[in-house]
Amino acid sequence: MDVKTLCLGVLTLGDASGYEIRKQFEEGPFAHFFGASYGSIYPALAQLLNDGFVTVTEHPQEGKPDKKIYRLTPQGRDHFADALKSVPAPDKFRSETLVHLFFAELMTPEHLSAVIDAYFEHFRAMSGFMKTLDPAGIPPGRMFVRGIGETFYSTMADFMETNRDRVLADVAEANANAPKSRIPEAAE
Amino acid sequence: MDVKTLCLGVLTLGDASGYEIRKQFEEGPFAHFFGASYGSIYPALAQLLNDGFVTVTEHPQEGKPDKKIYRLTPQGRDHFADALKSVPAPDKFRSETLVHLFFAELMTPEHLSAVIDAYFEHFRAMSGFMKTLDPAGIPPGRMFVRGIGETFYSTMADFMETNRDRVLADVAEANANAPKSRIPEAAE
DNA sequence: GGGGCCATGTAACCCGTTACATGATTGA
DNA sequence: TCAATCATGTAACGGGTTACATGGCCCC
Repeated sequence: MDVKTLCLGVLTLGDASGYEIRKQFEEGPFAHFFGASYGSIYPALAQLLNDGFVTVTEHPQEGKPDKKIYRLTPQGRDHFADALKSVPAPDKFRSETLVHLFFAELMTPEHLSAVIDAYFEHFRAMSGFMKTLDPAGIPPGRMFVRGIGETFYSTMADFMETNRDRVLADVAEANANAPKSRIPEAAE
Repeated sequence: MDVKTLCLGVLTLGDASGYEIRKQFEEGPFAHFFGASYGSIYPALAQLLNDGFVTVTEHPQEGKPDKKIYRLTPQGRDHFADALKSVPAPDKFRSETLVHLFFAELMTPEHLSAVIDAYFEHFRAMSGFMKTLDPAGIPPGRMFVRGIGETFYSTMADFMETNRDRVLADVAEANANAPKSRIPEAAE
């Protein structure tokens, strides 16, 4: 699923400008499971216009470029509905924090604890934020996704909190028992 | 963190060929939080060799290209340890399934349930797989990451299982109450 | 005064994936 | 017989990010 299709999806929720769409990908609900920046959104919108999937209305403004509000056409809506008929591609997850943690024994204790604490703090903040969200008027699909997010963030925060001290101790102990660097001796 | 650095990390666990490294990214532990294919691994290895971070030993084979076993040099190890001193970049997560679910009301009930069931099944399988893993000899950092994975997969599987029927019903009801397509009427 | 937000857009670049090229061996 | 696994590597392509270009307004 590319940015073009996703823009269509965002426009399903209401008319918007490129700037506003980007905010959806940065602060809005999509930020949690998708990303897109200006460099991909503006060209995508231009193409969608060309494809007849959206229309524009220019709202003149002073001191700023004219605001261009995009609106979905019926064809655009159909096209998006068609895209939803596909089998979704597998999730993609990439975490530098987890590679750090995977190699915890190669890190200094200070940095290791800092990384874990930052990870915890991130999840805690996200989990807290989710709880502030008002469920009023949110359709069931969106509420389901929200529930997934809430569960995910709070579970991760809990995990970090309850395991933090133990890992730190275990890593320290492991390093005490097997000091110095050990260049792997592979079976020849 | 790029593929080059990650290869260094994999070689920390023992000597390996490009082919074996890729397997780590496809089936091994890294598959869960990082990805890399031949097209990025082989060039990365060539560069690493050039940088003096690894050495190669060619093992002639019949019928196949010579197997090239890469080994970390002390500089390579240092370079990797240095990389771990950085502040890890935020996690990147991209889920087409969640965008599908977000727009559940635009999907057919059949496809929606199929998508949810496939998602559940994926998490269930992953969670089950994690439980088969032997903890013997695994250092604490890796065990911590494994714990995160186990927790994540089982939590997600549980969530899907317990909420599946309710969402399906809620979405169906929402669509019954607000039938037909509604082109968004934005405030002008 | 300075930083941040509003607002659009382009161009260069980067990193990685996909597909291709080659080919033997093993197991279903 | 056909698919998969082993095994290395390249080239084309693609999609998205970063940085640049422009500039006024508003709040601290």
